[in-house]
Amino acid sequence: MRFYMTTPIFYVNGDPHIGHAYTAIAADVLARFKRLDGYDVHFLSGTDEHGQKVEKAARDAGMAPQDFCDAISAKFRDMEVRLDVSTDDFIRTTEPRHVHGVQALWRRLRERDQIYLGHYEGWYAVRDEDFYSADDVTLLADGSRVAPTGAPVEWVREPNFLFRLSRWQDALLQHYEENPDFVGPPAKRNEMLSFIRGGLTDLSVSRTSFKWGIPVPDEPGHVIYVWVDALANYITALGYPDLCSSLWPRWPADLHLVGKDILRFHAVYWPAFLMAAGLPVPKRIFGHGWWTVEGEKMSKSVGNVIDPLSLVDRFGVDAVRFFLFREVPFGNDGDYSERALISRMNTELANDLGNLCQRSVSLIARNCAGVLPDRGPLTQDDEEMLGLADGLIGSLRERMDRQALHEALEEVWKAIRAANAYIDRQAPWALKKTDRARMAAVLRVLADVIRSVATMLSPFMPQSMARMLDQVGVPHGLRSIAGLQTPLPEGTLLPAPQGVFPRFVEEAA
RNA sequence: GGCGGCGUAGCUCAGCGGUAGAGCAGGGGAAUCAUAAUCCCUUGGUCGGUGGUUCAAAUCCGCCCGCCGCUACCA
Repeated sequence: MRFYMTTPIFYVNGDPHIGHAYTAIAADVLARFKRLDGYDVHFLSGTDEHGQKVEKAARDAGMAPQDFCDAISAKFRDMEVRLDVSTDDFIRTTEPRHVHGVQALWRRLRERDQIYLGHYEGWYAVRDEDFYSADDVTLLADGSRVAPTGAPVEWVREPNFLFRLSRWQDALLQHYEENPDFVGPPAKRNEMLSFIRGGLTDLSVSRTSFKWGIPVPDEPGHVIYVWVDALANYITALGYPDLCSSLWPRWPADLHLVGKDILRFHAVYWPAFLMAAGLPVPKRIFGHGWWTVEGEKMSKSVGNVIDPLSLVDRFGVDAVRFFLFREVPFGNDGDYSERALISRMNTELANDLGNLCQRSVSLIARNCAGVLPDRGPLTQDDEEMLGLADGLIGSLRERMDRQALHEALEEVWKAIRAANAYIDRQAPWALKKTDRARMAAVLRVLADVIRSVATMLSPFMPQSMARMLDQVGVPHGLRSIAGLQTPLPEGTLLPAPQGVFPRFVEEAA
């Protein structure tokens, strides 16, 4: 069972912010879940380093483009490392393997008459690296013109190679029809469909106005348009055009995870490029939402851009990872606020989960000499509690396959709340005076439930859940979904209880 | 302008034809194993408005209002 999934490659015109962290962590949670479930996962991330904006940013920074890219790309890689994002490969579009692959893809498209030489003129925004129709351009009072995105535009006329996107309209519609899960969430799929139905025009795929890009083969002066370059990373990282490479059998990708702003490129242009090249298209593309900060749109000018690393320094990596998917339905936009984050940490991590583990493990330490008790005869209450924990496996699989990360967490939390109710009902602290055998049996049920919960949560919070699994004595070889079928060894000596999620107390100002 | 989504308890949302639900917040109680954590009970909504279909409508249909997304055009 193979699973190939990707993050977008991040554009290196600025430092990483919480939006990048969100995509990367979401992809990581999904990748880790698939690994936990026994899949042979290949998880790709990377940086997108070409284009006029980068060329300009480098010039502004007084650096050579490549040096500039090296510096920013390193920041993205560092961010992923610090966020425990477990990529298997990190591709940069300035790497020879990518440049070579993109040129091969270009040649193939030309050979198949999918690209032709024409010319393009129109309002061009350097910042967006995109052309806009005259209708979309607004004339400002000072005589300058801007795109709907607010980016300044200039009139540009240049010879261009065009991709015959218009030819692929019907094939795309058919593909959407035959693959209802091709794009998620469903609302976004509808938007993509209506965009395609609205008619596709050929797409400009080269530029002559700047140099920082992959040269069009045999056409001096032309550089390959950013999206052909960028999207191709998903196959060049697998060795394209070498279809005998060891990684190539992983194509097509099982999942491209992207932000909603670049969904169209992935859900329309990319499949069209692939079809035109005679290659299979990805199985699924999911577009997630955006974060606002304390109710406001994040922007450099407002100065409210959240640096994920400072968040991690303050709250810890797992609390941040948890918050991002617990707070907001994945696919919707969300709002970050410090209060909400602290509230989730204290209410759900410390009180509900951390305290459940702590109270259970402490009772075992004190009353069972720190040895994991054996199962006793199961009462109906025990059966129901254990059944709820076991049911997590199927229910999370289904939800993770829909990228419903928030629903997955809610399912786990139902089990955690049920476990807190169970321990109160059974009151092992009272049983210790009346029926020590029953007390031990109850504590074993709790340990098993905590084991299930911690296992299922480990893709979300790898470090904390590893510590929690230590607390209930789960051997490393059993830390997987398959491993849950094997009972914990009898007589396991548990380590001294140690809190996993301390309450977060704000420092006095 | 077209297509689509949303509007349900103070907050975030689930329900999508059969007498209004969850979490958080608020109130009361229990317990004291535990990170003053937990558990139980509870206050609270004319389900945006309005017509209609139906024995029965948050739930289906029409219209209106308000947000939002995608897209187009006039100019």
